[in-house]
Amino acid sequence: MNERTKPKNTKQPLRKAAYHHGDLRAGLIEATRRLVEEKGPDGFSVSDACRLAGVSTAAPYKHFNDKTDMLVATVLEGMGRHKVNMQACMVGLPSGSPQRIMALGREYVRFALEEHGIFRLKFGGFTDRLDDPRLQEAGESIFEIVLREVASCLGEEEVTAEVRTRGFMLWSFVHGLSFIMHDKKMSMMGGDIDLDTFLGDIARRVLTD
Amino acid sequence: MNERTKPKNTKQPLRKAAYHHGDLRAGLIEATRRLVEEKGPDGFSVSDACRLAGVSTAAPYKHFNDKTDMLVATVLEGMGRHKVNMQACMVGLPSGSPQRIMALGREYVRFALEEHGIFRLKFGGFTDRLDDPRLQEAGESIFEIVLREVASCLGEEEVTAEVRTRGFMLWSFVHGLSFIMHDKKMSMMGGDIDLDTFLGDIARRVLTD
DNA sequence: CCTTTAAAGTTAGTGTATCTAACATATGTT
DNA sequence: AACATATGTTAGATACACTAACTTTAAAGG
Repeated sequence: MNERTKPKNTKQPLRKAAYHHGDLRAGLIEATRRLVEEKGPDGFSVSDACRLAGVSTAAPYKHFNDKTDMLVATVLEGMGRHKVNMQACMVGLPSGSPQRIMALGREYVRFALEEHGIFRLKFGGFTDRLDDPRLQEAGESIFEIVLREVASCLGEEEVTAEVRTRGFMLWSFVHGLSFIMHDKKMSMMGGDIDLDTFLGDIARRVLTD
Repeated sequence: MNERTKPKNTKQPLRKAAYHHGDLRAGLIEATRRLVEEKGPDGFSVSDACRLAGVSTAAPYKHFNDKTDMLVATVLEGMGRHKVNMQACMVGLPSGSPQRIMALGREYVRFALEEHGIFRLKFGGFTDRLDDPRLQEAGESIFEIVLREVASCLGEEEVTAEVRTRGFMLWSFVHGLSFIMHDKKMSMMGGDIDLDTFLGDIARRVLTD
């Protein structure tokens, strides 16, 4: 089993009890992550995060401008892990092989399902701040991992226009699949089809021709 | 141009001023729709809807259980129009032709972009109530429109397992595309590719073999 | 090592949101 | 006309986001 970056759900109290917390910023991000996962992006409150981190409700504002800023920071942390996982899931697989593409797809879906709170937070959790350059950069940086693999799989040296198109197709598909799967609508398919078969089918259709 | 169901943005005040509103339930749904479109699902407040509808902040609770119930009702109204549009967008196109599939895809994306508030509300606007049978039924009923066309396009009489798989692929793809396009990430493709070409390419890849 | 300064907490308070309770007014039935 | 019910109101309880003013701790310089 590949070692992937997990959010550590270790200790409950989440802090030491001292006037200064040590790293409250990180503590609040972790609290936010947990709560968003538990109650969803709606239903999250700064107050809850404070209770979980064991600080007063005014404390966050020394580290974040407002609630949305806190959510953005939490999304960025999640995307960081997501990126690491996307890279890690391919190690050992022969370069230029479709298996690497499939591994990426599997990992994308896994993250979307397993950390669905963060996933939803990223895509539609807040309406303002969508233009935050840190978010855009994080997204593109992950997409580039896919593009490199697609290029390599198509036998291209660089990321050509064709590579971008195919990569975009794959991303759209896997992204949509992630959303739909979570709403249990996989049952619409009859339920007898397995994810790997499905991903393989898609990779073949998009990468050939 | 096909007559499609539009949300009517006619008069500003949205009501007459009388103790009894006439149809406050519909009025609140319309107000909610507008506000969700304007400020996003986050950023929507019942109070705002009341102000827009011109009633007191307690009035909604005679028609809806709570805020989420109001949002669900608004989503259902939107999905109703979405369904009508999906059916309307195919009229005149030869039955069993891929053009009908493409029309469906175009219409799906159009709705997702043009009524992006409702779209996002449906997919991740609220964490509880995801199991509301009305939502599930509305979703399936729209998916069945797609399935019928896919069957017809593949020359099948009924909705076979194969038809479900292909339909599911198409839906995943178009759904993901809708999300990604809104975040302007279409620019990732170089920007020179047009939606119709893209949809056609996808339809071909998914429906052949 | 002591003093000063800035960082990172606190409590208290404001304004607004959701939702409930008690009350008021219209509507429709007999 | 009288009554019941549907549909609105005002007033208030509780919770949340955020700010201001104060306090404690850590860090830096002489």
